Amino acid sequence: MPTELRRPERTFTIRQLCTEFKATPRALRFYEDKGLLTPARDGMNRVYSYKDRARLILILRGKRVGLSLQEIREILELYGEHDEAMTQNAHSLKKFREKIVDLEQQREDIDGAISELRAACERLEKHLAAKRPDLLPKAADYDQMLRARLDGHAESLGAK
Amino acid sequence: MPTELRRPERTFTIRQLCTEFKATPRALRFYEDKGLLTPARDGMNRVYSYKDRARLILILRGKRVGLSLQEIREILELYGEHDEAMTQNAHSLKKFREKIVDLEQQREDIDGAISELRAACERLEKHLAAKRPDLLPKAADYDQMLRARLDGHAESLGAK
DNA sequence: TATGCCCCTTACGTAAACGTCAACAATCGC
DNA sequence: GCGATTGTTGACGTTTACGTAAGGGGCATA
Repeated sequence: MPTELRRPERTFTIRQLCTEFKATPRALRFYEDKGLLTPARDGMNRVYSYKDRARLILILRGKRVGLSLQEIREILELYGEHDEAMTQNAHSLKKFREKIVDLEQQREDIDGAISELRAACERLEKHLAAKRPDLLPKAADYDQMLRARLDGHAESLGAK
Repeated sequence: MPTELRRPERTFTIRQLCTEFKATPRALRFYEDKGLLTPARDGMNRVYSYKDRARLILILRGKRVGLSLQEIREILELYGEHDEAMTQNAHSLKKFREKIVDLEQQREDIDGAISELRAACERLEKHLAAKRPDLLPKAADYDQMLRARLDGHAESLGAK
Protein backbone atom coordinates (compact mmCIF):
# COMPACT_ATOMS: atom_id res chain seq x y z
CA MET A 1 0.00 0.00 0.00
CA PRO A 2 1.53 3.27 -1.10
CA THR A 3 2.17 5.55 1.81
CA GLU A 4 1.45 8.46 -0.47
CA LEU A 5 -2.27 7.76 -0.16
CA ARG A 6 -2.04 7.91 3.58
CA ARG A 7 -0.27 11.21 3.96
CA PRO A 8 -2.84 13.19 5.90
CA GLU A 9 -2.22 16.37 3.97
CA ARG A 10 -2.96 14.62 0.74
CA THR A 11 -6.07 15.73 -1.05
CA PHE A 12 -8.18 14.25 -3.80
CA THR A 13 -10.27 15.53 -6.63
CA ILE A 14 -13.73 14.22 -7.10
CA ARG A 15 -12.63 12.16 -10.06
CA GLN A 16 -9.76 10.58 -8.24
CA LEU A 17 -12.06 9.26 -5.57
CA CYS A 18 -14.57 8.21 -8.18
CA THR A 19 -12.13 6.13 -10.15
CA GLU A 20 -10.59 4.70 -7.02
CA PHE A 21 -13.92 3.52 -5.70
CA LYS A 22 -15.86 3.13 -8.91
CA ALA A 23 -18.35 5.77 -8.01
CA THR A 24 -19.63 8.68 -10.05
CA PRO A 25 -19.27 12.40 -9.39
CA ARG A 26 -23.02 12.59 -9.25
CA ALA A 27 -23.03 10.10 -6.42
CA LEU A 28 -20.45 11.95 -4.35
CA ARG A 29 -22.28 15.21 -4.82
CA PHE A 30 -25.44 13.47 -3.85
CA TYR A 31 -23.85 12.24 -0.64
CA GLU A 32 -22.76 15.78 0.01
CA ASP A 33 -26.28 17.01 -0.60
CA LYS A 34 -27.48 14.58 1.99
CA GLY A 35 -24.89 15.71 4.47
CA LEU A 36 -22.66 12.66 4.44
CA LEU A 37 -19.66 14.46 3.03
CA THR A 38 -18.50 18.05 3.32
CA PRO A 39 -15.35 18.46 1.27
CA ALA A 40 -13.48 21.75 1.27
CA ARG A 41 -13.51 24.02 -1.73
CA ASP A 42 -10.83 25.49 -3.88
CA GLY A 43 -12.80 28.20 -5.56
CA MET A 44 -15.71 26.26 -6.94
CA ASN A 45 -14.03 22.90 -6.93
CA ARG A 46 -14.39 20.27 -4.28
CA VAL A 47 -11.26 19.23 -2.47
CA TYR A 48 -11.49 15.95 -0.59
CA SER A 49 -9.21 15.42 2.37
CA TYR A 50 -7.89 12.12 3.56
CA LYS A 51 -10.63 12.17 6.17
CA ASP A 52 -13.27 12.69 3.52
CA ARG A 53 -11.88 9.69 1.74
CA ALA A 54 -12.15 7.63 4.91
CA ARG A 55 -15.76 8.71 5.30
CA LEU A 56 -16.45 7.77 1.74
CA ILE A 57 -15.10 4.30 2.38
CA LEU A 58 -17.48 3.94 5.30
CA ILE A 59 -20.34 5.24 3.21
CA LEU A 60 -19.73 2.73 0.45
CA ARG A 61 -19.35 -0.16 2.80
CA GLY A 62 -22.46 0.89 4.61
CA LYS A 63 -24.29 0.81 1.33
CA ARG A 64 -23.01 -2.62 0.49
CA VAL A 65 -24.37 -4.04 3.69
CA GLY A 66 -27.72 -2.47 3.03
CA LEU A 67 -27.71 0.64 5.19
CA SER A 68 -29.60 3.63 3.87
CA LEU A 69 -27.75 6.89 3.42
CA GLN A 70 -29.80 8.21 6.29
CA GLU A 71 -28.55 5.49 8.61
CA ILE A 72 -25.01 5.94 7.42
CA ARG A 73 -25.24 9.61 8.16
CA GLU A 74 -26.29 8.92 11.71
CA ILE A 75 -23.27 6.73 12.19
CA LEU A 76 -20.91 9.23 10.65
CA GLU A 77 -22.29 11.98 12.82
CA LEU A 78 -20.98 10.14 15.82
CA TYR A 79 -17.49 10.83 14.66
CA GLY A 80 -18.04 14.55 14.79
CA GLU A 81 -19.44 16.92 17.35
CA HIS A 82 -20.42 15.57 20.73
CA ASP A 83 -22.22 16.76 23.78
CA GLU A 84 -24.93 18.96 22.30
CA ALA A 85 -27.62 16.51 21.42
CA MET A 86 -27.23 13.92 24.12
CA THR A 87 -30.78 12.70 24.14
CA GLN A 88 -30.45 12.26 20.43
CA ASN A 89 -27.44 10.08 21.06
CA ALA A 90 -29.26 7.91 23.53
CA HIS A 91 -31.68 7.25 20.75
CA SER A 92 -28.85 6.54 18.35
CA LEU A 93 -27.41 4.04 20.76
CA LYS A 94 -30.63 2.09 20.75
CA LYS A 95 -30.83 2.17 17.00
CA PHE A 96 -27.28 1.00 16.64
CA ARG A 97 -27.92 -1.90 18.93
CA GLU A 98 -30.86 -2.89 16.82
CA LYS A 99 -28.81 -2.53 13.68
CA ILE A 100 -26.18 -4.85 15.08
CA VAL A 101 -28.73 -7.53 15.77
CA ASP A 102 -30.00 -6.90 12.28
CA LEU A 103 -26.61 -7.35 10.73
CA GLU A 104 -25.98 -10.52 12.65
CA GLN A 105 -29.19 -11.88 11.25
CA GLN A 106 -28.12 -10.76 7.83
CA ARG A 107 -24.88 -12.63 8.23
CA GLU A 108 -26.79 -15.80 8.78
CA ASP A 109 -28.93 -15.04 5.79
CA ILE A 110 -25.85 -14.60 3.69
CA ASP A 111 -24.37 -17.85 4.87
CA GLY A 112 -27.62 -19.51 3.95
CA ALA A 113 -27.77 -17.83 0.59
CA ILE A 114 -24.19 -18.82 -0.13
CA SER A 115 -24.77 -22.48 0.50
CA GLU A 116 -27.98 -22.25 -1.47
CA LEU A 117 -26.09 -20.82 -4.41
CA ARG A 118 -23.31 -23.35 -4.03
CA ALA A 119 -25.84 -26.14 -4.19
CA ALA A 120 -27.47 -24.58 -7.20
CA CYS A 121 -24.09 -24.32 -8.89
CA GLU A 122 -23.35 -27.95 -8.27
CA ARG A 123 -26.68 -28.98 -9.65
CA LEU A 124 -26.13 -26.90 -12.71
CA GLU A 125 -22.65 -28.21 -13.21
CA LYS A 126 -23.71 -31.80 -13.00
CA HIS A 127 -26.54 -31.10 -15.34
CA LEU A 128 -24.24 -29.41 -17.81
CA ALA A 129 -21.56 -32.04 -17.49
CA ALA A 130 -24.10 -34.67 -18.43
CA LYS A 131 -25.77 -32.90 -21.31
CA ARG A 132 -23.55 -30.15 -22.63
CA PRO A 133 -20.03 -30.56 -21.32
CA ASP A 134 -18.90 -28.10 -23.97
CA LEU A 135 -20.61 -25.31 -22.08
CA LEU A 136 -18.77 -25.95 -18.86
CA PRO A 137 -16.47 -23.11 -17.86
CA LYS A 138 -12.84 -23.92 -18.39
CA ALA A 139 -10.04 -23.48 -15.91
CA ALA A 140 -8.90 -20.60 -18.07
CA ASP A 141 -12.14 -18.77 -17.44
CA TYR A 142 -11.67 -18.98 -13.72
CA ASP A 143 -8.18 -17.69 -14.17
CA GLN A 144 -9.58 -14.85 -16.17
CA MET A 145 -12.05 -14.06 -13.45
CA LEU A 146 -9.42 -13.91 -10.77
CA ARG A 147 -7.29 -11.62 -12.88
CA ALA A 148 -10.19 -9.28 -13.41
CA ARG A 149 -10.74 -9.05 -9.67
CA LEU A 150 -7.09 -8.36 -9.01
CA ASP A 151 -6.96 -5.75 -11.71
CA GLY A 152 -9.89 -4.09 -10.10
CA HIS A 153 -7.87 -3.66 -6.96
CA ALA A 154 -4.64 -2.76 -8.65
CA GLU A 155 -6.48 0.01 -10.42
CA SER A 156 -7.31 1.61 -7.12
CA LEU A 157 -3.62 1.89 -6.40
CA GLY A 158 -3.14 4.12 -9.38
CA ALA A 159 -0.59 3.11 -12.01
CA LYS A 160 0.67 6.61 -12.92
CA MET B 1 -42.25 -26.95 14.89
CA PRO B 2 -45.83 -27.89 14.10
CA THR B 3 -45.97 -30.66 11.55
CA GLU B 4 -49.22 -29.22 10.34
CA LEU B 5 -47.34 -26.53 8.49
CA ARG B 6 -45.27 -29.11 6.73
CA ARG B 7 -48.04 -31.29 5.38
CA PRO B 8 -47.52 -30.98 1.65
CA GLU B 9 -51.18 -30.78 0.86
CA ARG B 10 -51.60 -27.83 3.13
CA THR B 11 -52.47 -24.58 1.46
CA PHE B 12 -52.34 -20.96 2.54
CA THR B 13 -54.26 -17.83 1.84
CA ILE B 14 -52.42 -14.72 0.94
CA ARG B 15 -53.10 -13.26 4.34
CA GLN B 16 -51.80 -16.28 6.16
CA LEU B 17 -48.47 -16.02 4.44
CA CYS B 18 -48.43 -12.29 4.94
CA THR B 19 -48.92 -12.46 8.66
CA GLU B 20 -46.52 -15.34 8.99
CA PHE B 21 -43.74 -13.47 7.23
CA LYS B 22 -44.75 -9.90 7.91
CA ALA B 23 -45.27 -9.10 4.30
CA THR B 24 -48.21 -7.37 2.61
CA PRO B 25 -50.64 -8.76 0.06
CA ARG B 26 -49.44 -6.11 -2.31
CA ALA B 27 -45.89 -7.43 -2.05
CA LEU B 28 -46.88 -11.03 -2.76
CA ARG B 29 -48.94 -9.97 -5.75
CA PHE B 30 -46.02 -7.92 -6.90
CA TYR B 31 -43.73 -10.93 -6.72
CA GLU B 32 -46.26 -12.82 -8.73
CA ASP B 33 -46.35 -10.04 -11.28
CA LYS B 34 -42.62 -10.34 -11.62
CA GLY B 35 -42.83 -14.08 -12.05
CA LEU B 36 -41.38 -15.13 -8.72
CA LEU B 37 -44.54 -16.80 -7.49
CA THR B 38 -47.36 -18.54 -9.34
CA PRO B 39 -49.94 -19.64 -6.82
CA ALA B 40 -52.96 -21.66 -7.91
CA ARG B 41 -56.39 -20.12 -8.00
CA ASP B 42 -59.67 -21.00 -6.43
CA GLY B 43 -61.95 -18.92 -8.57
CA MET B 44 -60.38 -15.51 -8.27
CA ASN B 45 -58.56 -16.19 -5.06
CA ARG B 46 -54.93 -17.15 -4.79
CA VAL B 47 -54.12 -20.45 -3.17
CA TYR B 48 -50.55 -20.87 -2.05
CA SER B 49 -49.12 -24.35 -1.79
CA TYR B 50 -46.44 -25.49 0.60
CA LYS B 51 -44.00 -25.13 -2.26
CA ASP B 52 -45.08 -21.57 -2.87
CA ARG B 53 -44.46 -20.88 0.76
CA ALA B 54 -40.96 -22.33 0.45
CA ARG B 55 -40.29 -20.10 -2.54
CA LEU B 56 -41.51 -17.12 -0.61
CA ILE B 57 -39.05 -17.88 2.14
CA LEU B 58 -36.24 -17.89 -0.39
CA ILE B 59 -37.48 -14.67 -1.90
CA LEU B 60 -37.52 -12.89 1.42
CA ARG B 61 -34.12 -14.12 2.41
CA GLY B 62 -32.77 -13.15 -0.96
CA LYS B 63 -34.09 -9.67 -0.39
CA ARG B 64 -32.51 -9.45 3.01
CA VAL B 65 -29.09 -10.20 1.59
CA GLY B 66 -29.55 -7.55 -1.05
CA LEU B 67 -30.52 -9.53 -4.13
CA SER B 68 -32.85 -7.83 -6.56
CA LEU B 69 -36.11 -9.53 -7.41
CA GLN B 70 -34.67 -10.12 -10.84
CA GLU B 71 -31.71 -12.02 -9.43
CA ILE B 72 -33.91 -13.98 -7.10
CA ARG B 73 -36.06 -15.00 -10.00
CA GLU B 74 -33.09 -16.38 -11.85
CA ILE B 75 -32.20 -18.50 -8.88
CA LEU B 76 -35.73 -19.74 -8.42
CA GLU B 77 -35.98 -20.65 -12.06
CA LEU B 78 -33.28 -23.22 -11.51
CA TYR B 79 -35.68 -25.15 -9.36
CA GLY B 80 -38.12 -25.55 -12.18
CA GLU B 81 -37.87 -26.66 -15.77
CA HIS B 82 -34.57 -28.04 -16.98
CA ASP B 83 -32.98 -28.97 -20.23
CA GLU B 84 -34.56 -26.46 -22.60
CA ALA B 85 -32.41 -23.43 -22.20
CA MET B 86 -29.06 -24.94 -21.53
CA THR B 87 -26.99 -22.11 -22.88
CA GLN B 88 -28.99 -19.85 -20.64
CA ASN B 89 -28.04 -22.04 -17.73
CA ALA B 90 -24.37 -21.90 -18.57
CA HIS B 91 -24.75 -18.19 -18.26
CA SER B 92 -26.61 -18.54 -15.00
CA LEU B 93 -23.82 -20.67 -13.63
CA LYS B 94 -21.34 -17.92 -14.28
CA LYS B 95 -23.56 -15.33 -12.70
CA PHE B 96 -24.10 -17.48 -9.65
CA ARG B 97 -20.39 -17.92 -9.21
CA GLU B 98 -19.98 -14.19 -9.31
CA LYS B 99 -22.79 -13.73 -6.87
CA ILE B 100 -21.14 -16.09 -4.45
CA VAL B 101 -17.92 -14.12 -4.54
CA ASP B 102 -20.06 -11.06 -4.06
CA LEU B 103 -21.77 -12.46 -1.03
CA GLU B 104 -18.51 -13.54 0.51
CA GLN B 105 -17.31 -9.98 0.14
CA GLN B 106 -20.53 -8.78 1.66
CA ARG B 107 -19.97 -11.05 4.61
CA GLU B 108 -16.70 -9.35 5.27
CA ASP B 109 -18.35 -6.00 4.90
CA ILE B 110 -20.92 -6.98 7.45
CA ASP B 111 -18.32 -8.18 9.88
CA GLY B 112 -16.57 -4.88 9.43
CA ALA B 113 -19.75 -2.91 9.87
CA ILE B 114 -20.63 -4.86 12.99
CA SER B 115 -17.37 -4.12 14.71
CA GLU B 116 -17.65 -0.53 13.58
CA LEU B 117 -21.07 -0.28 15.16
CA ARG B 118 -19.88 -2.05 18.29
CA ALA B 119 -17.09 0.46 18.65
CA ALA B 120 -19.50 3.32 18.09
CA CYS B 121 -21.82 1.90 20.74
CA GLU B 122 -19.02 1.66 23.24
CA ARG B 123 -17.98 5.21 22.58
CA LEU B 124 -21.52 6.39 22.99
CA GLU B 125 -22.01 4.43 26.15
CA LYS B 126 -18.91 5.79 27.76
CA HIS B 127 -19.90 9.23 26.74
CA LEU B 128 -23.37 8.82 28.16
CA ALA B 129 -22.14 7.17 31.32
CA ALA B 130 -19.94 10.16 31.96
CA LYS B 131 -22.41 12.92 31.17
CA ARG B 132 -25.95 11.58 31.34
CA PRO B 133 -26.03 8.21 33.08
CA ASP B 134 -29.80 8.63 33.39
CA LEU B 135 -30.13 8.08 29.66
CA LEU B 136 -28.35 4.75 29.68
CA PRO B 137 -30.57 1.82 28.71
CA LYS B 138 -31.48 -0.38 31.61
CA ALA B 139 -31.18 -4.13 31.79
CA ALA B 140 -34.96 -4.23 31.64
CA ASP B 141 -34.87 -2.68 28.18
CA TYR B 142 -32.64 -5.39 26.86
CA ASP B 143 -34.97 -7.95 28.34
CA GLN B 144 -37.79 -6.23 26.58
CA MET B 145 -35.95 -6.38 23.31
CA LEU B 146 -35.29 -10.08 23.58
CA ARG B 147 -38.87 -10.77 24.36
CA ALA B 148 -40.00 -8.84 21.32
CA ARG B 149 -37.74 -10.94 19.12
CA LEU B 150 -39.01 -14.17 20.56
CA ASP B 151 -42.59 -13.10 20.17
CA GLY B 152 -41.88 -12.40 16.58
CA HIS B 153 -40.91 -15.99 16.05
CA ALA B 154 -43.63 -17.50 18.15
CA GLU B 155 -46.15 -15.61 16.10
CA SER B 156 -45.02 -17.40 12.97
CA LEU B 157 -45.96 -20.70 14.53
CA GLY B 158 -49.58 -19.69 14.53
CA ALA B 159 -51.62 -19.93 17.73
CA LYS B 160 -54.47 -21.95 16.22
C1' DT C 1 -80.47 -6.27 4.84
C1' DA C 2 -76.66 -3.97 6.39
C1' DT C 3 -71.99 -4.31 8.12
C1' DG C 4 -67.61 -6.20 8.00
C1' DC C 5 -63.89 -8.71 6.45
C1' DC C 6 -61.26 -10.74 2.99
C1' DC C 7 -60.40 -11.21 -1.74
C1' DC C 8 -59.65 -9.28 -6.57
C1' DT C 9 -57.82 -5.86 -10.41
C1' DT C 10 -56.38 -1.41 -12.20
C1' DA C 11 -54.00 2.55 -11.72
C1' DC C 12 -51.69 6.27 -9.89
C1' DG C 13 -48.29 7.79 -6.14
C1' DT C 14 -43.85 7.50 -3.65
C1' DA C 15 -39.06 7.20 -1.55
C1' DA C 16 -34.34 6.22 -2.36
C1' DA C 17 -30.39 6.76 -5.05
C1' DC C 18 -28.79 8.17 -8.32
C1' DG C 19 -28.53 9.01 -14.14
C1' DT C 20 -28.70 12.31 -17.62
C1' DC C 21 -28.70 16.61 -19.79
C1' DA C 22 -28.13 21.55 -20.23
C1' DA C 23 -25.34 25.49 -19.69
C1' DC C 24 -21.33 27.42 -18.18
C1' DA C 25 -16.31 28.27 -15.98
C1' DA C 26 -11.37 26.96 -15.45
C1' DT C 27 -7.30 24.77 -17.16
C1' DC C 28 -4.05 22.02 -20.10
C1' DG C 29 -1.57 20.84 -24.29
C1' DC C 30 -0.57 22.25 -28.76
C1' DG D 1 -6.58 30.74 -29.38
C1' DC D 2 -8.97 26.32 -29.49
C1' DG D 3 -10.54 21.93 -28.54
C1' DA D 4 -10.50 18.47 -24.93
C1' DT D 5 -10.94 17.51 -20.27
C1' DT D 6 -12.59 18.33 -15.69
C1' DG D 7 -15.07 20.95 -12.83
C1' DT D 8 -19.63 23.44 -11.28
C1' DT D 9 -24.95 23.99 -10.47
C1' DG D 10 -29.68 23.11 -11.43
C1' DA D 11 -33.45 20.43 -13.10
C1' DC D 12 -35.78 16.69 -14.78
C1' DG D 13 -35.85 11.47 -15.71
C1' DT D 14 -35.42 6.59 -14.15
C1' DT D 15 -35.50 2.24 -11.69
C1' DT D 16 -36.90 -0.69 -7.87
C1' DA D 17 -40.20 -2.20 -4.81
C1' DC D 18 -43.71 -1.53 -3.35
C1' DG D 19 -48.00 1.89 -0.94
C1' DT D 20 -52.45 3.53 -1.47
C1' DA D 21 -56.79 4.50 -3.22
C1' DA D 22 -60.79 3.34 -6.19
C1' DG D 23 -64.22 0.18 -7.46
C1' DG D 24 -66.25 -4.35 -7.11
C1' DG D 25 -67.35 -9.48 -5.73
C1' DG D 26 -68.20 -13.13 -2.04
C1' DC D 27 -69.48 -14.83 2.37
C1' DA D 28 -70.76 -14.42 7.23
C1' DT D 29 -72.73 -12.47 11.10
C1' DA D 30 -75.86 -9.24 13.77
